[in-house]
Parts: sequence; structure tokens; C-alpha cells
Amino acid sequence: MARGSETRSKIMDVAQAAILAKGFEATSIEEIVAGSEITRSGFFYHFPDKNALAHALIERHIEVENELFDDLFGRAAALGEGPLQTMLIGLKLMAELLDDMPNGHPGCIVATAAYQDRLFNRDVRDANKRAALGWRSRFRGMFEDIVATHRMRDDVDIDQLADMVSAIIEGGLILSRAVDEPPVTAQQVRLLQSYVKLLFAPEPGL
Amino acid sequence: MARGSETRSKIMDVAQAAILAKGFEATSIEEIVAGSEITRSGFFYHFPDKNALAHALIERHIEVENELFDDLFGRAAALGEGPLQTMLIGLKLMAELLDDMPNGHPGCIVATAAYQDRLFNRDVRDANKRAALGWRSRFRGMFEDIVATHRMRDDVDIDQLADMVSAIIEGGLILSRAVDEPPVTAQQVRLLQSYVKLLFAPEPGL
DNA sequence: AAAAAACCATACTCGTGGTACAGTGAATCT
DNA sequence: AGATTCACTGTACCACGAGTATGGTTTTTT
Repeated sequence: MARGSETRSKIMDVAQAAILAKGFEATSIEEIVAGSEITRSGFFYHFPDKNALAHALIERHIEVENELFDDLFGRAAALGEGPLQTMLIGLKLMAELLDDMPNGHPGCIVATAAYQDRLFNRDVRDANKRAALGWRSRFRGMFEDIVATHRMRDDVDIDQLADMVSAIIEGGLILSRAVDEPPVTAQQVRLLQSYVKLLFAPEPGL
Repeated sequence: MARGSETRSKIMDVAQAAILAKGFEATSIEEIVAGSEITRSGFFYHFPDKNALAHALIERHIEVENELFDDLFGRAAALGEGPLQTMLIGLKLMAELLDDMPNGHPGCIVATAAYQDRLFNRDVRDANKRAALGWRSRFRGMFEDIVATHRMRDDVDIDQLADMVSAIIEGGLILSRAVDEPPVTAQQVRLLQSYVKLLFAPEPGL
């Protein structure tokens, strides 16, 4: 990695950790600078303002999370047969992954941005929107495969079902933070898995 | 209402509207003051600092929401017979209530606080926690009544199921804001209703 | 009438975001 | 080898918002 992008990503690492722990506004540039071993001037060389930093973080977050989901559901597809099995195993793996973070999931930058609308400029909000729509399209694709081969026990919209994955994760993270119980997020994902199972599984007894 | 508490609640009204629209940090005291027809000094007379304002807002929010839920599920209990019917109708009413807010639900202050941990002091975080635990106990009570009379088609934890109501609402609000589609929250609540139905309803065909 | 409550006015400190700009060492290009 | 660009450092400065201090004024209450 070239010298420039090395410090740039170091700034982003430090900033991300701080922001997820304390929130965007509560994290000062001074603090980021101190943890990144650069100067204020150095920070503003890489990012014209704090908004640009937020934008870069969200953009990177989308990529990382996409790779993570690709890997996770790739493994799930290899383990089970058929789209329903893939979905159920994928959600199970996701829950396990959330379990393996004893201090709770680091949290989602997208959610931070969602509740601070006017604090961020259009670029950031657009990136945020793209992230959410990306997840919708990913999970919709998976649910489409499921409905093609399985009968739904209740007539629900596929887009909405796809959104439910994101909603459960985001809501779980918030609740987990609010009550200070890290396992909550994984539990919620398992409940979603239960719903998908009941909605599509052929045998009512299982 | 006495003169003092009148202006106090006016400050809170103005602040709440602004905070839900733009976020806590993005809302300046100057702005609140201007909208409340008082001076800066007047503000600091009622609230020692911004944190105290946040605390008061959350405290009030808990009360209002509790009354709203009381009313909503009270009506639901009157409409249907049995705890399951009450829950299903209650969730339906909740979805309709969210539908009736064309510009999207004002949003939840609790969520704002959850992602800004260090920005708020212990009082605010504790109040936030109490709110979430309050919802859990409310819905757990309802689900306990259901499991007492209905068989569960999947073995899930009642506490977690109770949490799911909050998680779906909070997650729905975030998603709704992220993609800028107000109906999303209500849709998610309807999906939760579908889950509860599948989980407890005796006839698989309905 | 006295006292307390509910304010107003002014002035100041401090932290933070952001700008401006001059300078420097290392790497890269020609 | 010399010029240029990249990736910074250092200093100085401005604006704005939170919060403090303090003294004065009006309104209510007792």
C-alpha cells in the first residue's frame, strides 16, 4: 500500500472505532488525529471535512459488509441444498457470528447516519440509501429463489421480507445497546430464522 | 398549568420536533430558544444543560408511548377474544397508526440515544434502558398469556419474542429513514404480525 | 409587603470545525 | 540531476455553539 492510502486508512480505522463507540459528533477531529499519529493539517489533507470522512467510512463499510455476506451465504449455500436451506443456514451463521462478538457488534454506521439526517450532506445520505437498497436487493434475490420452489404459508411481499433482515439486525443492534445486552442482536436474527422457517418449511412439525 | 411548567413543556415540544428532524447535536439551543419565545437564560433556568433536556424528553416519551400502547392494545382486547387475537389486532392497529403518518413516524428518541452513548450522561442512558426494558415486560406479559392458551409451532424464548416488537419498530424506523420510504415501518410491523400468527395460530391454512 | 419563582440582558470562556497559507522531506518524473 | 508532486507539518486565525457568571426585572405566591 502506498504511503498516502496507508495513513488514510489508518485515520479511517481510528475514526470508525471511535465513532461506533461514541457517535459521530462526539468524536472530535483532534482525537482522531491523536490516535492516527498525524496532525490536524494532515487530516484535512486527506478529508476536506468531517462529512467526507463519514462518506468514506460508509462507502468502505458497504464493501466490507458485502464481502462478509457473500462469504457467509456462500458457505451456507455449500452446506445445505436448495435456497431455503441456504437462507436458514445463512441466518444461523449470521447469528453465530454475532454471538462471537462478546462485547456486542461494533454497530452499524448506516444507522448512525439515519438518525442524524441534517448533520450529513447529500453524498452521505445517498451512500446510506444505496447501502440499504443493496441489502434489499441481495435478500430479495434469495427470497425469490425460495418462493420459486416453496409455497408460502402467509402471503407476504418479498421486498418487505428482504427488508426484514436489515430491520431485524438494525433494530437488534439498537435494542442490544439500549439494554446493554450484547446477545440480543443474535437472538433477534434467530427469531427471524424461525419466521422464515415457519413461512416456507413444508413440514409443520419442524 | 402553571406558568413555569408551561414554558418548560413548550421548550420540550420545540426541541423534540427539531431533534427528531435533525438529530440531537444538530439542534442548537439558540434555535430551540428562538422557537420557544424565550431567551437563552430562560432555557438554562429550566434545564441545567442539554443533557437534562434529553433526559426530560426521553422520560416524557416513555410516558406518552406507554399511554399510546395502553390505548392501542386496550382497543385490540375489546375487539378480539383471547390474548392471541388481542396481539394480532394490536399489531394491526399499530401498523395502521404508522400508516397514518404520511411523512413517516417522527422517530424514536431512544434510538437516537442508543447510538450516541458517550454523548449522553448516565441519567439519559439509564432512562433509555428503562424504556426498552419496560417494553420488554409489557409484551412479555402479553406473550405469556398467549403461550398459556396456545401451542407454539417453534420453540422460541418469550423475552426474545417480546424484544422483537421493539426491534422491528426501531429497525423499521431506521430503514424507513435510510431508504426514505415512510411505509416501511408499518410493513415491518405487519410482517411481525404474520410471524406471530404463524407461530401461534391453530389452523395452518389461515 | 416580602419572598420566591420565572424569567431577561450582557459578557465571557472554552472546545471544535474549518480556512489559509507557508514550509519541508521524500519519492517520482523528465 | 533538477523539477515537480505527494504527503504531510506548523502556525495563525475565524465562527459558532455549549456552558458559566452575574446582576437585574417581572410575575406569582404567601
